[in-house]
Amino acid sequence: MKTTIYDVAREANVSIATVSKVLNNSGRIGEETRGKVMEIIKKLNYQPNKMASALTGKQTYSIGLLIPDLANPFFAELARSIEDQGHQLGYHLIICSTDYNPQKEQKYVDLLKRNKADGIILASGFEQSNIIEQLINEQIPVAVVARDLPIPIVNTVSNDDFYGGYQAAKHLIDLGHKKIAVIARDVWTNRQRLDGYNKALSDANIHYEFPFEYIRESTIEWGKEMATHYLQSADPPTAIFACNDLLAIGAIQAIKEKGLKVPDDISVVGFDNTMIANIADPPLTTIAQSTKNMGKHVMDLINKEITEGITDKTRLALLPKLITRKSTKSIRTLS
Amino acid sequence: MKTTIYDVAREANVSIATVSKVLNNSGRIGEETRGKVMEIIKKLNYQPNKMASALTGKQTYSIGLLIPDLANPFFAELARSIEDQGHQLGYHLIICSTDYNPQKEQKYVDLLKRNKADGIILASGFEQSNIIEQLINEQIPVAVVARDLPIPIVNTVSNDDFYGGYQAAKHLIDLGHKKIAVIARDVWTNRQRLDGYNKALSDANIHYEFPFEYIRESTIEWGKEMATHYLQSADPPTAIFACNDLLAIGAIQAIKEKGLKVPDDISVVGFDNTMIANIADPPLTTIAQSTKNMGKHVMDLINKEITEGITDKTRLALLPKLITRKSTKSIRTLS
DNA sequence: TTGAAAGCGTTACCAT
DNA sequence: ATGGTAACGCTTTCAA
Repeated sequence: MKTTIYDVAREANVSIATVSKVLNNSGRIGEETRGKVMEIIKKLNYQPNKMASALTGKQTYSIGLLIPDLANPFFAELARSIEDQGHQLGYHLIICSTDYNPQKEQKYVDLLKRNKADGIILASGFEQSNIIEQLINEQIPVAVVARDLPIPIVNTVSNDDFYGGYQAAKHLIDLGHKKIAVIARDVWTNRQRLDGYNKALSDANIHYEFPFEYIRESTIEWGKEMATHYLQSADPPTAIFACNDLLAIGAIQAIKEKGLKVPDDISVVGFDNTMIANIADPPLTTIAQSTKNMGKHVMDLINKEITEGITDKTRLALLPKLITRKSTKSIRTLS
Repeated sequence: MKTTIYDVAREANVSIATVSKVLNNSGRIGEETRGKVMEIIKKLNYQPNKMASALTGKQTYSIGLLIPDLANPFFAELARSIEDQGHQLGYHLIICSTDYNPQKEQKYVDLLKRNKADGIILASGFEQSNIIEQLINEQIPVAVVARDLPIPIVNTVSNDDFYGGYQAAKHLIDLGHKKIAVIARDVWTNRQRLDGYNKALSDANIHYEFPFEYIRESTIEWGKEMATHYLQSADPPTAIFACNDLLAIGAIQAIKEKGLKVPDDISVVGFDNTMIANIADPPLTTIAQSTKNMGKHVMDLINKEITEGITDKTRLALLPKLITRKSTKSIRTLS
């Protein structure tokens, strides 16, 4: 049936210990023996049972990835880059979409514990969830990505959201805008972005009080709704900073429906630089987070913790980059 | 350290056999004992080691999912729906992006074998790859999704691509178009769609010979390039049927750059109805594949094969649906 | 350089 | 109704 280490050993006239050694090239093995064993392995197309080796205390080489939603382009891209770097290092990914639901988070964390994942990468996580402390207590390597944490108790790779918000606002200010509205959902990253935005405004001595309120979900629909709301206000903005590309697209739709043009009448800046930024019409000026780099770094960090044990935590904030496309323009001056 | 079944047994003053039985509620266990054991399990927050139980011949409850690219919205949506149904049934997913690369495919299949995945779902696969036969030989449950196979040797859930192509063409024909170009990459599904398209044309007695050639990749860029090419031809089309949404968006961009308008001058139909169809400007008329249903069905099928053993293969072709948005319009008549 | 045997955490069979 | 124990496939220590 399934070929095991015993089959190989028998066929090669050696003990299973020897086979194990050539498999892991540990211990000292004669060239000749090694050759023979290798040959039989090839011949039998033997695939060592990882369950068994994991049982003896070796790694499982599986990493759990908790993300809010695999169907969200940003997270899909991020997952892809983590996957790639993981495979590079010999790991495979068990991906779980949590929908920002703490119950699901806990359920999946338990699943990953039972399956002895070598580590867990959190790209999701409720604000108040105690998942992280729990994992740390149980000495399970964790890393957080795309979501900065106020507390440096785990390895973290995130975007410098403050700087991202700053850049977005700065770009618009440089174009002459003073009335810049914001669309955002109330999560940690967005609060950082808002801080950056506020800093840029105050640096430029601008005081625009728009009727800001957080939205419930980061979808096109909410972007549209909120933008519509802003446009109807007494003192409407000349620019909108949306905290992700989806929201920005919703805003553009709202503006168009109102009979106005982007960027001629109103400028829009998004965030993330997902594929859809290119698809939007006009193509979206946005703040690019490098999912590639984030994925690579977070995988490297968790791998380090897995192989070298608990070490000092590093906290990496990648600098986002303004990508200027066609949705922003200097403010219309009286002509 | 890690709490095992022994810890639970000791704490509860029973044997590990008993603990095992309450865990799997197999055998006969007294109510009282069961209660006590359960209590200890809770108290110790015991998570059974799945590696160990897999080793004894039980399922691993992991399913491998091979897809071309997790960062592609269509596949990300599909993966998400498979994930959901999988979790429903107690499985978790090991996702591997193959980039349509046969070497990676083989590498990941080996990985999944070593990790004793209960089954493998193929959403990817080279035309000539022998992966499927290989898996069948080794009695590993396989299912294929989003990619019809000419041979009914495995469970398959796919889109009725012929019908999809037919509908797309029919829709355009009904709008009065006769010169309908196609943009497609040369893969099985697209050949089916082309057949459907041809059928619709011949049913309507239309004979439009456009300078068709397959493209290399299904990206916006290729869509744009091919559309540009068509537009420059001597007898340009009045409508374009692109075999996925990305290509359609590329086509729209090309048309706009040429100074023409969609749908006034040229109509465009896409395929997939991914999120981006809604984002396009104008919103894309497209053929919807239900990733939700596909995911659910394929997961159900593989689960059936895993639990009930090899059975008759079923081959499900889901009917795609035309979603009419704003990128198509009846052909301009001389006024 | 090689092999025997203990052990990893479960499950399942057979006793009791 | 409960417990003892072999077996699962591998790694690793210790002897030879």
